[in-house]
Amino acid sequence: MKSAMQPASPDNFSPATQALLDRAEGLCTRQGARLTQQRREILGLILDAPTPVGAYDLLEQIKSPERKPAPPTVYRALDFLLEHGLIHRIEKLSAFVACTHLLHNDHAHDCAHDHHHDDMCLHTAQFLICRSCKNVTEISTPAILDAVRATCRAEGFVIQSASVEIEGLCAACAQKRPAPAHAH
Amino acid sequence: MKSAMQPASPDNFSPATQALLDRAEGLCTRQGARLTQQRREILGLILDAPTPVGAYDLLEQIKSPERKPAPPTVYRALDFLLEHGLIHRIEKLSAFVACTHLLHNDHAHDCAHDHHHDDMCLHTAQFLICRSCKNVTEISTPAILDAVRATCRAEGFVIQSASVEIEGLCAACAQKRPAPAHAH
DNA sequence: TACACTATGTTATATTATCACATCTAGTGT
DNA sequence: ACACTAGATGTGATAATATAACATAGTGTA
Ligand SMILES: [Zn+2]
Ligand SMILES: [Zn+2]
Ligand SMILES: [Zn+2]
Ligand SMILES: [Zn+2]
Repeated sequence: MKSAMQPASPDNFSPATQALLDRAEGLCTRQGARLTQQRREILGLILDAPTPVGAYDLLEQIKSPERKPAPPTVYRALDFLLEHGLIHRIEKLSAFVACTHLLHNDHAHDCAHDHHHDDMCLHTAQFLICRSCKNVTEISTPAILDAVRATCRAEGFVIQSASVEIEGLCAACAQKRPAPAHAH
Repeated sequence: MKSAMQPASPDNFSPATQALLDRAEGLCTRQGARLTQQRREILGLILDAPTPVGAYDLLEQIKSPERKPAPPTVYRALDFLLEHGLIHRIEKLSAFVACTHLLHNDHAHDCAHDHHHDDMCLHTAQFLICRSCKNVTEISTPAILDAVRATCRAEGFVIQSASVEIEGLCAACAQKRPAPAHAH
């Protein structure tokens, strides 16, 4: 137990982020897993980032005068968070985002099923990736997932995970630039 | 000019593969692009591979006593082939497959539309990735694409590319290994 | 030929991710 | 308290994937 003292690392997250982290911790304990300080910090950084974060970005951010962690530290935390459905990896960006599902909604239970977040829900997600502002939005369209499931059923393919990554311009950016000129 | 002589590199592709390469060449010239010997060889290797191929695998394969190409050689060829819709990159595998669409079908025109392979068709694909036998199948399910388009329209998101990667067990492998006991 | 353009070669480096092994820590049972 | 165990972290090296920057060679055209 860590009384009222702050841990060694800063961990200066906003109350809102802290609330999300607490919620994530609850989900972990319910799964018999531990959201350690290290993992908590990584998840907090991902939550606070406006856009997906790369592993080495995180590595830089958790460095301090006292601690100089190496890549495995970050990757191990990321693996944990991925396995427990707290974050997703955006393949096209080699970067990570928090699962909006788990943290903002009521436990991701628009699954309609009862089974709580089994592998089917865990490893399946869909994203809109804006090439202009770099924002990534996790969407949960039943129609897409249903179409995927139907196709696989028809082929006899057993789904273990599925990801949909859609790149383009978000509504805001599409209005600003009608034609995609390459600006910087 | 090197007349009828075989090029320096072996290029020992089967007649079937050669036919596909010729077809790809036709597609390129129609687009005002050149399927050079180098690009042709890379595409041939990808076509002949039973499963997706990594860039460095290709690099090894095109090495010969005379030629020791470097990574950019391969990556430039891959970029060309990607831009012309002859291959796809499987993000989850960091590997490349030939577009079955373009080479096996009749010019990918089950798009139903008339526009011949514009960016919408070009940069959009769906794959079934078997974790057991490593086979990758490109599927073209209108239902999935339609669901994606509908979602984006609703959000005001302008699609530039979309990819769907589904991992699991193909029908053949799923039979061998009984389904992973769906505990409920 | 001279020119512009595309393609390729070459060297170095950037970026992302994992291995292997040592050490530490938290919980468990005695 | 003690030892034990499993999980978590530290550390150094390295693997795997991808690009930058600049030089050279080929290709088509005026
Ligand atoms: Zn999610
Ligand atoms: Zn945007
Ligand atoms: Zn295709
Ligand atoms: Zn299989």
